[in-house]
Amino acid sequence: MTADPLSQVFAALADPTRRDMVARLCAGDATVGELAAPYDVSLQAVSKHLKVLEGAGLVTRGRDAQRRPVHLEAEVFDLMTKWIERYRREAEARYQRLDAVLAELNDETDGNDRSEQGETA
Amino acid sequence: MTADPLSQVFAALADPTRRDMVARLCAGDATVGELAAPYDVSLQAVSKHLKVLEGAGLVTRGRDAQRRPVHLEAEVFDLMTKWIERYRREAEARYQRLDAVLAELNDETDGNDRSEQGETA
DNA sequence: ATCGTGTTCAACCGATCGGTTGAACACGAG
DNA sequence: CTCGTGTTCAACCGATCGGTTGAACACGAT
Repeated sequence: MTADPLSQVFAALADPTRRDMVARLCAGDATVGELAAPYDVSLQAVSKHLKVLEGAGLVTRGRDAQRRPVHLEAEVFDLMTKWIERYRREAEARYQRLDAVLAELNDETDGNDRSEQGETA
Repeated sequence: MTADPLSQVFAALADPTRRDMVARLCAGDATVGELAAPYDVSLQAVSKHLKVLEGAGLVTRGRDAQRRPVHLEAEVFDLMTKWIERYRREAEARYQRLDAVLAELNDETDGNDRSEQGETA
């Protein structure tokens, strides 16, 4: 049930409604009712979505009388960004290395290429 | 069936096995068999995972005799990065604005609501 | 033509997902 | 206290997911 954090964040954002909620929470905190307004679904459904976002650490809930204002947490984004950037850069680097290799094949002078790659489980 | 691209990418990466495949594909193209080796699951399961990644545009398949080498596409990462960065920055900006707001504190008028929303399928 | 390897298709299974409805809880207002 | 609003819990439903197995297809080698 408790999936790894990265999976939870990705899964949470895999839903358009949830992504839109995050987008709107950027403008400021909101209550369940306020968040639910635009999406003709039940409040319970929105509450469930929030639980997913909360589980992923993307939002936190406050307390204001009987209201539970929802607050966006920017921190968790970094987790994703780190993962993405790491592999995107590597992939791009490899891609560019390809040009170098091709150029080298053309020149056919000498070989001083060190291709390293990191593998982490 | 055809969800929006962003949802597909996020969903594809929400699975640890699929994320690991992407990580390993950074080192270079691979066949289904090679990819499957570390994960004691059936080749068919890996093939399914690949189909999800392909559907999300994260990988493409080549052709080499009876083999179908898998190639990582770095481009799609940008789609995510853009989305993430946009809202992360906004959220952080808002967070820092909080100090200013607290200092000012009595004239909180709202004015701008920048939230794009599209499909509410 | 036959065999073997690599890959995919198809049907099925249990678990989870996004949604519903109905009842309950929390708490301020009258 | 009672009422009303905001929110959550619980049970249920159809669809999708990640996995399986078994059969089929694609193509090189013999």
